[in-house]
Amino acid sequence: MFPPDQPPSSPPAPQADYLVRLNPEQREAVETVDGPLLVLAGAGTGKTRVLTTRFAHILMSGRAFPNQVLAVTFTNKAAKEMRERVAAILGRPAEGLWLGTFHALCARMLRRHAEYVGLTSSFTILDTDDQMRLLKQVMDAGVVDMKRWPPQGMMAVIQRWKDRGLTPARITPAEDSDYANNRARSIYEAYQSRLRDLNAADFGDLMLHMTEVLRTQPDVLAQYNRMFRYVLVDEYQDTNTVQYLWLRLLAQERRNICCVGDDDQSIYSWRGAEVENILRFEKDFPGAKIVRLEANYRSTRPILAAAAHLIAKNEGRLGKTLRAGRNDADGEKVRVVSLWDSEEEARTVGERIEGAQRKGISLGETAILVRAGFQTRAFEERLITLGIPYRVVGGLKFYERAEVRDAMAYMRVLHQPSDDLAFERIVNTPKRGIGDGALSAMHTAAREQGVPLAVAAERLARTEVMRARSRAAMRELFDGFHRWRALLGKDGHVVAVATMLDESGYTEMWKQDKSAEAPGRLENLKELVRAIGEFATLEGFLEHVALVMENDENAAEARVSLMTLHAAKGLEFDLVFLPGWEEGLFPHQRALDEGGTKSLEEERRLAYVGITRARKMAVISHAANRRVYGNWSAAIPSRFLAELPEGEIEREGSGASQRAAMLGGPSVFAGGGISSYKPRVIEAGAWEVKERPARAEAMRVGQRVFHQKFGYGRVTAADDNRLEVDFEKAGAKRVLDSFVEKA
DNA sequence: AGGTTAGTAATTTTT
DNA sequence: TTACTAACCT
Repeated sequence: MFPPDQPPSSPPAPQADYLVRLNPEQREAVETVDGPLLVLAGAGTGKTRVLTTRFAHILMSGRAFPNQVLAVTFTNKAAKEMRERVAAILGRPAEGLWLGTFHALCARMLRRHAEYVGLTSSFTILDTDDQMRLLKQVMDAGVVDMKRWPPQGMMAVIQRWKDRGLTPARITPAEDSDYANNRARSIYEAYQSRLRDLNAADFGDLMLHMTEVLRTQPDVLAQYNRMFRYVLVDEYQDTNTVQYLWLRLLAQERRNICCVGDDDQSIYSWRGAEVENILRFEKDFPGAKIVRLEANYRSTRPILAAAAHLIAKNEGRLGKTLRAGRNDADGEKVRVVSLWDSEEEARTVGERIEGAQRKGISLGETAILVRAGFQTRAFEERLITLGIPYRVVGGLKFYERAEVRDAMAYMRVLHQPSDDLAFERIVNTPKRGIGDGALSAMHTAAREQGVPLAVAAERLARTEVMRARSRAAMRELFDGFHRWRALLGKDGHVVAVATMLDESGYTEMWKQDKSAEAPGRLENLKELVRAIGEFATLEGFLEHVALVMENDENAAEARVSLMTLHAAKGLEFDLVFLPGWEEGLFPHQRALDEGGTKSLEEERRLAYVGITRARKMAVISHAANRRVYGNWSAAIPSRFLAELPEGEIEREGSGASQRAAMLGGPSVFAGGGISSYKPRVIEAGAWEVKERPARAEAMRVGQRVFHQKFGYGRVTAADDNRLEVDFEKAGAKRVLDSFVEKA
């Protein structure tokens, strides 16, 4: 289970040509191998290069075997990239590495020590849907008024506790929450005990349980301490308390821990991340060395200057100054564009994208980064109208789609019949006539007999208790599962799953569905079955999906990327649009209301992250009027606009709003934030008032039409005012005739 | 059991 | 405005 203590004794003398390509500070970060090291890596300073080179260097200098290095990232993407780049330096596939996300590594460890926390090694990892359903069950059983105390709130409390490494037993009265009349802790306790009954762990548990094992089992800890000679950590500023504890335990003996991060890019405090972890590093690891990477190889000088000037307004930074590392760093000033309303903003962005495209900037190197998800819609509509291809990053991911989750639940039941939550999900999908009544009967039986839900259900289905119709359907389902399980051994997991999805009636359900999304869903199911084939076993596939909720997009066509600022961290583009810089939206009202200065500073870091995504050009904009939930509101320019260095930016746009942008911030207005605004007052002359499409004549089949969101299409069916339209870009949709006009 | 309708709430989301 | 949920009807 554990590798030998001794590292390879006489390694071949490495030709360290990989070191030559580093600048002095990077090289120092790579070559300071022993003892604690903090690498403060500003945006675009070659952080990943340092991390991967350091990893390779440790191996090539013979300091450790591949399996004696622990390398931790936050995202699967980062882990994958590191693995590939280490392999590239080594010149061979990097195998047997402890390289992965916090959660994947914890899952791997926890499977070996699950018994210490009351699980078996085959525990299932729950997705967010499962978690919520389980918590609701627990709260329901505890007679909590879920109207007054929404389960989401309770879930947030539980997750924060888990982020802090607090098992129910470790919560002191002082740390208890007053949620649901001081019952938070007991609900948490009940939830954890239900998870244990189900032999399941949620995401937070992977970290929490493994840390608990290390805390309470000295022999296990000693094994890992002996094994891991070096520890590498990416994005250290985003670690939460339990991750910090886990790292400290694993690195405590040899103290060869290298954390790479950037306090200026800490934007996940609301998810439990503690910037303090990085700010405190020297205290935690006395004698730690700190290396700063400040040479930026990504952006032009004005972009860097704007970002640096902005972030300098934050207090309590470790302090870093980005300097342009490129020889060709001169570039255009950062644009700050003032606009009348959000529609003009979308139009302007669209036009500028087209203009830039003509100048040779690829759509694939263009991004629109927004503060909140709903903002993407206005841009989507505009891009559709202009026929510019785009992709929304971070929307519903492949594995989060309902049909994929359903299919996954079928597979989970197939693999492990005791997976109650998965069974509950599919027992009546497609409809088998199982309602609340039948379901609660199953639950009661399962509890009384002490067997999994599926077993109890099958017993019920074979007796007379259940209604005849549902009984027949249930029996068919269980006969199916027996058949498919036999198939699993005989024809392999791909055939078994494909057969299961067909014979259970699941694919048929979507074939019968007449909605516009149904064909896409069937496509997704096909894609899912194809993906299973890439794994040797069904089990392996399930583990992968539980931990890797990512979709490998076929990025063949160059598309404009639309995403939130959070989703953009770690990415870079030639041309970046940063719209919606308005008080209340960015910085967001919620951050202003709830977290005071700390939150405001995090918003500022978000702005910093946004600007530093740009290689050649950044266009920041704000609108004077914005539609919020259907009605228009007046908006004040973001205070961040006033924090940009005048010399490095160029202001454009209409007079009044521009002046306001220069003053910046809410200080000149009483109250601040988005105030109420009368929707119909539109300044004469400036903007043509759009006419409502006349409802005069009915649309006929075959009519070519235009839709604000979906663009151009042709009517394929018409039923009074309901139309079915086959859109050129967006596919078949059902729309009301009042939303389209004749083209 | 299942579909319909009224009411309500609405950042950010690496795993 | 939309999307989701919880009562409500058939």
